[in-house]
Amino acid sequence: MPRKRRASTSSLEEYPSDEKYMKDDIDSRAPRNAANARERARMRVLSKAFGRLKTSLPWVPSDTKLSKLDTLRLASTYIAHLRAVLRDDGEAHPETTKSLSLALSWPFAIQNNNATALMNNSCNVSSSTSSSCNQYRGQQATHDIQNFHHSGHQSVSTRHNLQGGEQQLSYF
DNA sequence: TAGGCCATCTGGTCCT
DNA sequence: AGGACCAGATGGCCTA
Repeated sequence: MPRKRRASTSSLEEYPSDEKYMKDDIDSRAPRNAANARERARMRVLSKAFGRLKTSLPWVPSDTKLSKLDTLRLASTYIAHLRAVLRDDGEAHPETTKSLSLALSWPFAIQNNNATALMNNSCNVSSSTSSSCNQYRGQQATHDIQNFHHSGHQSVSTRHNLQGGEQQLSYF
């Protein structure tokens, strides 16, 4: 839903209400209004791009509310994770190292009600990709986002109400 | 009610 | 010259 926007204080309110001046004002503002429209369209494209980026992130259900900053941070962390996976792919014992890498480098920690565990189910060990598994689980979850600001750094976490109880994923 | 997030407006600068 | 891009300012909406 488009937000209401204040009338520009620098133009409309300062001009006399006479029709001629109004017309002149409208005419003189036409280029500025056109520029505003282009800017709105540009920002809409940007917002859509953020939306698409969010949907490409595993562990982030499509209905999750993420700020643009959070989206960028999660995407950056996810890219780092993928790089680590690719790096480990070429090493001597790919099966064991990959599993270890997934468990250790994955940016999101799953937190049960009382304890924290990294990738504490079959996803991190037996599934071919953590992403597909994560997305599947994400679709089944209801969630909300919490931002925590403390000690000069930030973490973002998403709570999931899964069938077996509430879990939480977060990045730092 | 304060703070975070966002959409919008605006003027300046860069690019084609 | 006109459009794209950018950053600052502003105000509305939402949540803790």
